[in-house]
Amino acid sequence: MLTIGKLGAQAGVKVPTIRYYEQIGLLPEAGRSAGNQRLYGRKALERLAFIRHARDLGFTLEAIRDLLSLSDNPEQPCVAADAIARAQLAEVERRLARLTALKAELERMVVQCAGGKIADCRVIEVLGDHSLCSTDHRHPESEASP
Amino acid sequence: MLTIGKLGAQAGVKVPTIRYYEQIGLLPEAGRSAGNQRLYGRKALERLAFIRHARDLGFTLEAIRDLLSLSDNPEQPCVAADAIARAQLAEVERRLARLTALKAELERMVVQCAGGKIADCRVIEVLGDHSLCSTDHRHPESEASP
DNA sequence: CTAATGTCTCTAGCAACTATAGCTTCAAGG
DNA sequence: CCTTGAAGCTATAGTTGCTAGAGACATTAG
Repeated sequence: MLTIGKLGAQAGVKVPTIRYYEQIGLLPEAGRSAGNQRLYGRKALERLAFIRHARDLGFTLEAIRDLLSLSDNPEQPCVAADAIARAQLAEVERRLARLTALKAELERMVVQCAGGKIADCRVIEVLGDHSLCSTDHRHPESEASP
Repeated sequence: MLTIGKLGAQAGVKVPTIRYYEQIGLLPEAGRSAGNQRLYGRKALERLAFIRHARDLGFTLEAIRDLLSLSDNPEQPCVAADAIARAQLAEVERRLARLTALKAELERMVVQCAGGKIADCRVIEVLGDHSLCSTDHRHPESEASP
């Protein structure tokens, strides 16, 4: 039996994250020791590793919830899982396209910056005027921050 | 003079977002009409367009705050702005690399799904076992959700 | 003049965690 | 056996960048 700390170390997931997953119902409520500490077995480790891996591949927790409920019913057909994966692939491709355009634009900005005064800075200038851009990297409904 | 709605329409930013930017100090407090409605001039429009454009390019609000304070002091040298842009470029490149790996992995998963039962589904299987992966798309601190 | 639209403030919510505070429990060393 | 320090517990609040809702006032078109 693993304590929450060992489980986290083995799966590569932080302790508070595990408790969070339990809270939102992605992990079942863990059994407790005499002193009220959570204890986990092999099944919990597998489930957590599954979640971790899917998160690494960019699946949302909602998608993971669906995938888990699929894998909990192994007799059902596989199309649903396939559809989730395909949707995720499409999303990744969209973001890839967008990031590629952003990269080109940022490179242009950075290269053109001559290192003088702010008043002449291409970075500031380009940010202030979209028409100086070569690609139309506009508003494809949000695709930003880390 | 523009009302907040017109300003938003011209800059391509939603009205609550403008109020939010004011609240967190990215935009100065707007002057008010007799009836307490915000009124904006050309400068506010330019500033908001700047923010919008930088957001489109993936800069965080913190980075934008810095860029704005730089652009408010046009006599200063340009290195700081250049550094922020380069950092953003580096970030975009990191995410691009990661997404490219994810795409390859997802394609492998999807292609191998034979459309049978969940029990044999590659999607589920691969998610449950990272060693089935070809690339090491692991934990480069978070690269997920839309 | 009224009705519709726009704006105001304030609060709460989203994802997916992360951090803090103030406890209790556990494992190891002396 | 006892103490000490790490690890665990709960509960709450914070993060980023908005978005949505409620309920009240302002403005404008017909």
